[in-house]
Amino acid sequence: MGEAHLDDPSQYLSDEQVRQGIEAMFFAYRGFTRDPDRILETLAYGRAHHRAIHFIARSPSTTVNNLLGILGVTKQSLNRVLRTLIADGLVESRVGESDKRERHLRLTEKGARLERQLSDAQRARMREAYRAAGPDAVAGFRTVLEAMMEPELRRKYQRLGEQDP
Amino acid sequence: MGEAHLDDPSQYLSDEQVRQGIEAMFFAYRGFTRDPDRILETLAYGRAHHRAIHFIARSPSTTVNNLLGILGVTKQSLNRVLRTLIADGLVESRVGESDKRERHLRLTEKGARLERQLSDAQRARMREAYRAAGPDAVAGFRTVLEAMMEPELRRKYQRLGEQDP
DNA sequence: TTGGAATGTCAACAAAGCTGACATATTATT
DNA sequence: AATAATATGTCAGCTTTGTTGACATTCCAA
Repeated sequence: MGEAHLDDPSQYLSDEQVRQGIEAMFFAYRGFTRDPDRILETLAYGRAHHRAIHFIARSPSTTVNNLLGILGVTKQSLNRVLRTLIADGLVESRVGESDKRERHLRLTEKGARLERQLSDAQRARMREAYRAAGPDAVAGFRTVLEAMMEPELRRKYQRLGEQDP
Repeated sequence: MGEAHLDDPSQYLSDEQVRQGIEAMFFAYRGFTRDPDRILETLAYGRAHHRAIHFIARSPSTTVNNLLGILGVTKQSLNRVLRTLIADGLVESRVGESDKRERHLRLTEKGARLERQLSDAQRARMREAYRAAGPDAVAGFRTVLEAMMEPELRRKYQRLGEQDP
């Protein structure tokens, strides 16, 4: 009764279907951040610290400016986070060799340990979701997410994926 | 050269593939909120207002408590948002008929207009992403997102989807 | 009639974003 | 050599949105 849309692929662009996708993003994002949030809470860090740690781990020796472009925040906001991470010995900042204005960031051993802990927790949930959904669903998931990104961020995202395959 | 993983479905659970999915969620969520954020900015509202408006529109006559369960914030935080929305004439709060402790929330005509404006903007991007990705990808997208949700939120999400198909 | 549930509100605080202004190196350009 | 532009850091102040804790009101239900 009135549920033909569930099996009718021609309806997948209907307002109702799109709206359900919007709600799915909202609810899924909560699950996405939950496990690392729990760990961060015990350390007096927040999501902003997690993001910085993640992308420094991902692109070792990245500069502050590059990180700003990926995170999409102001330098003041990022600086506050980096300052605490450096003070706590999780991140190391080195003056650039060719261009001495730049600071190159990398995780210390301690920072790498926390990164692994956060990453393991977040990946565990993701992997379980992937496993439950299967490879075809995962491919579709990635395709739709890429299509949702701003073009500029999509390029950055793709560059990250290429650098260590 | 070292890109076999791209075509090898048995690799879809590898750390690297899962990590790319994590980054895809991060970047896509920015695109997801961008268009409504732009509109809200001009009105001195934020994402919290959008979320309240969205779910009140979705479940007219919902109670404050029900909304709290969906949004996952404290009543104090929600109350601050609702107060401004009520003061600005976007939301109406009615004492419950059977249980007079409850407040039932609904959008006013003005609130419904803003909801449509926000919703249209957000759906436009989603629909374009859906269209570009195709129905199979969209099905996979939804499957993976559902698998990522906390079970309790997944139930709430599914109930929302069923109520007006 | 009393306990607990649903709601509202006050105060205080924190995380994490923002703008604007300014300082300091360093590099690039003219 | 002088000047402009870049990369970074920092200070101050503001906003949004979350948090706790305390307390009052209303009212359902045992």
